Amino acid sequence: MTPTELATRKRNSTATRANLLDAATKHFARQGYDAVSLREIAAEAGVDVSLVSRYFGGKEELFAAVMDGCPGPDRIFEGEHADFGDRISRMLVDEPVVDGKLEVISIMILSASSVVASPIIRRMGEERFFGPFAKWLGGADAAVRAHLAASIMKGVSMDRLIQDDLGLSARERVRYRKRLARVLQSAVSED
Amino acid sequence: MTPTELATRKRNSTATRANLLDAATKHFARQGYDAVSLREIAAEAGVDVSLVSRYFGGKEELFAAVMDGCPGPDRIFEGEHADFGDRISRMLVDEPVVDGKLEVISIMILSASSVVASPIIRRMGEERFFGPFAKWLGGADAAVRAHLAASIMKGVSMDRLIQDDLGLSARERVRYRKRLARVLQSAVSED
DNA sequence: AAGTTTTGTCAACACGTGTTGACATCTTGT
DNA sequence: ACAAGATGTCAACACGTGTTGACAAAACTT
Repeated sequence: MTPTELATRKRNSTATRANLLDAATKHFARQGYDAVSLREIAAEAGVDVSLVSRYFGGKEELFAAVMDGCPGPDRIFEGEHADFGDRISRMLVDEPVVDGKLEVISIMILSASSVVASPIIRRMGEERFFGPFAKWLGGADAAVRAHLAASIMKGVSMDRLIQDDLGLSARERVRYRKRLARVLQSAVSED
Repeated sequence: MTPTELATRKRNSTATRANLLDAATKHFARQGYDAVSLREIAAEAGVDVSLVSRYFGGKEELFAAVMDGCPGPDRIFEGEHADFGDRISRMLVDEPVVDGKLEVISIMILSASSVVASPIIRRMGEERFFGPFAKWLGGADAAVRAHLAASIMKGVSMDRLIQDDLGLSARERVRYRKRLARVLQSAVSED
C-alpha cells in the first residue's frame, strides 16, 4: 500500500481508525469517558458507530488506545529544571486546556469518576507519567516530588475546565500564574 | 409534630427527605453526578425512586440541594492562619476523602465533567467556597491566594480519589504531606 | 473479468436511565 | 368512626446507550 493509495482511496481502514482515534481523543478531553457516546465520536469521524467495536473491540479499549497515544511527560516537561515552575505555570494558565499537550491531563480529570476508565488511568498514569516524570526530575524523593507537582497541575487544570478564566480577572490571573510558578518550583525542588 | 412523633411515625416526609439527601450526598461524593442513578440513592434511603422527583423535583435539583447542605469553608478552614498548610495537608493526606469535611470537594471533582452539574458547581463554588474562603484569608490578593490554594486542594483530593494511598509508600506519604504543607502555606502567604 | 476479502452501513437487540400518573396505605382532623 | 390529606409503591413511558450480525459496496487478487 503506497502513500498515494493511502490518500486517494475512498475506503481506508488505517485512515478511519486514525480518524476515530482523533475524534475520541478530542471528545474524551472535553467531556470525559462516561459523558461521551460512541455515536458522537463516530459522527465526528464521519463513519458508523459499529466500526468502533470492529476496530478497537469496544469503548473501553478505545479509551485505552487514546490514553496510549497521548503525549507523555517527555513532550510536556522538556526544558531546564530551573525553569520548571515558570514554564509549566504558563502552560497551565495561558494555553488551551482541552487540546495540545494538556489533553492527557484533561482526560484523566474528566474520566476519573468512571469506574471503567479509572483503572486504565491509574495504570497508564503510573507507567507513562509518574514513572518517566520522576526519572526526569531525578534526585532524592523524586517520586514524592513528581506526585506533588502532578497533583497541583491536575488541580489547576480542573479549575480551568470548570471555568476557563479561573473566575479571575486578567490582572489577577497574572498574579495567580506567578504564584503558581513559585509553588510548582518549590514542589519539585530537591531541598 | 412532636419529637416523639418524628421518631415513631412509620411514614415521615421530613425524615425520608433527609435520608434521601444523606444517601445522595454519600453517593455523589463517591461516584459523581452522572455515574449515580436515582435508583441507587432511593434504595440506600429505603424508599422508592419516584419520591426523589416528588420531594426535590428531579435529579438536578437534588444535586443542588446536596451542594447546599455540604459543609462550607467555615467548617473546613477553622483555625489559625499560620497553621493553614499543616492543618489542611493533614486533612487532605490522612483523612478519608469521601466523607467528612472533604465531601464537598469530592463531589466537585467527580461531577465536574457533567454538563448539568458543572454550572451548579461553578455557582455554588463561587458563592459558598471561594468567596468566604477569600474573606477568611483576608489581605492583598485574597481571591488569587484562595483560588490557588483551592486548586491545589482539589488536585490532591483527586489523586486520592483515583488512588487512595496516592501510589506512595507510607514513608513517602509523610514526606509528601510535609512538602504539601509548605506548598499550601506558600500559596496563601501574603508576600 | 470473476471471485474474494476488506470496509462501511443499517437495523435491531437488551439494558439502564429519569420522569410521570394511577393506585394503595398510613396519618390526621373532625 | 369516617372522610381527607399526606406518604409511599408500582408499572409504564420515552429515550439513549454499547454491542452484534446481516447485508451492500468498494478494493484487491488471480
